[in-house]
Amino acid sequence: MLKYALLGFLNYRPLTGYDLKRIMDSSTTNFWHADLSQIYKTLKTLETEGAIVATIEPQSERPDKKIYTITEPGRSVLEKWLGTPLTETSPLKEVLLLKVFFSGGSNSKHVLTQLRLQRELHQLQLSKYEEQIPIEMATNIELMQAGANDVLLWEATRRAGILYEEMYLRWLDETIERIETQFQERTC
Amino acid sequence: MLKYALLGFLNYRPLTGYDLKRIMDSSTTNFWHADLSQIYKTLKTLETEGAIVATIEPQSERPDKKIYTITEPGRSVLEKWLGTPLTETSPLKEVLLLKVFFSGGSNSKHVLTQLRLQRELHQLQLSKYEEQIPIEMATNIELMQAGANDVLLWEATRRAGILYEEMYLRWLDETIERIETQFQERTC
DNA sequence: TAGTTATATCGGATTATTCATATATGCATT
DNA sequence: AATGCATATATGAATAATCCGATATAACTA
Repeated sequence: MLKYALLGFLNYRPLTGYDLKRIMDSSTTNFWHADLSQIYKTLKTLETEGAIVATIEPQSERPDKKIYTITEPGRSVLEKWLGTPLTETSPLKEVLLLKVFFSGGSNSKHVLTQLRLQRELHQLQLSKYEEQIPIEMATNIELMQAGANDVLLWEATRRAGILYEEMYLRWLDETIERIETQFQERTC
Repeated sequence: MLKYALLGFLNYRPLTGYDLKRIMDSSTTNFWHADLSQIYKTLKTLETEGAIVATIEPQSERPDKKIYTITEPGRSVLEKWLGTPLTETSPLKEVLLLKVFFSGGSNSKHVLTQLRLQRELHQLQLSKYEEQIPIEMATNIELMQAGANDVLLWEATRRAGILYEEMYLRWLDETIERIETQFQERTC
């Protein structure tokens, strides 16, 4: 899947692996993130597949830059992926829910600690969406020379993040309260 | 992470790999799922680590059953994991959002198709939560001999799924509408 | 009688993820 | 002056997850 993300970015302009990491960190991280070494590996695969080509720009002081450009075959790979509808929903992997699920026996008190901590983290995440991201997005708009369509869709993904965090906080509050009242009943 | 899920189930009672798959499919799938071969591989790792032991139950007609039982070291591995709070939120991987993000250029019409299809899928998912899962949960409660604490927490994870699906549907409706109006403005 | 579902386990190949390493600059802090 | 930390750039190794399928057999269904 990462390969399509990389092609998606390279479809706007040529970039290095390092660039891609930075741009992902300021745009798609909240619904798709990747490690640097993973990006480099995927770029190598894409190169051998002929979807991108590398130009080496020698630098005296730093490691040489490898600038990747999307090819015509690469463009059609991307187009094909974009045009193929998903027949399933993206599966979730939520560690917190796993923990909650298995905390019935012994660790009933620990759950509350965990939930309260996650509440803080999600609160933080939500405020990030509201402050930091618009600025980053402005940078990206310039960098990628985005049009009205791009901006609309990018905003839609940001909105998804906000709704997700709000939903999560609501669930946390609800759950914390329920657990607290059950515990009070128990000790009475 | 899967190893903790498996330990979590085996903490209730001894089970085979096949059992584990079925129980996961009727309880944690929506926030943690795994493939059968992955389960078998993880069980093997857990066995070499000494967290579980296998008893082979010969069967004449079928392949022999390998029943796994959690050990004392295994129990403390699980306890330790449950007691260690998460310092981060679980990262999301949402393919649909990736597609939306990169559909600005050419495929602006395809996006709507994709969003409408996902709407159907999530609608289905939501109705599953409301009908099927309570029955499955009742089976699990019996099977795992769950107490009041277990049930409360299991319900909490189910509730998370419902809220998630409702949120997703709201986002889809909102986004579909926004894109539609932008397209109408464009063609006028 | 052919096809599907259920029971039961495992191997191999491919991808993904995390952690560590290399190298060189500049900036801030002690 | 020395130390550490952030920036810039890339790669390797180890572990984890996923996908695809092989192997058995029995029972049910079309």
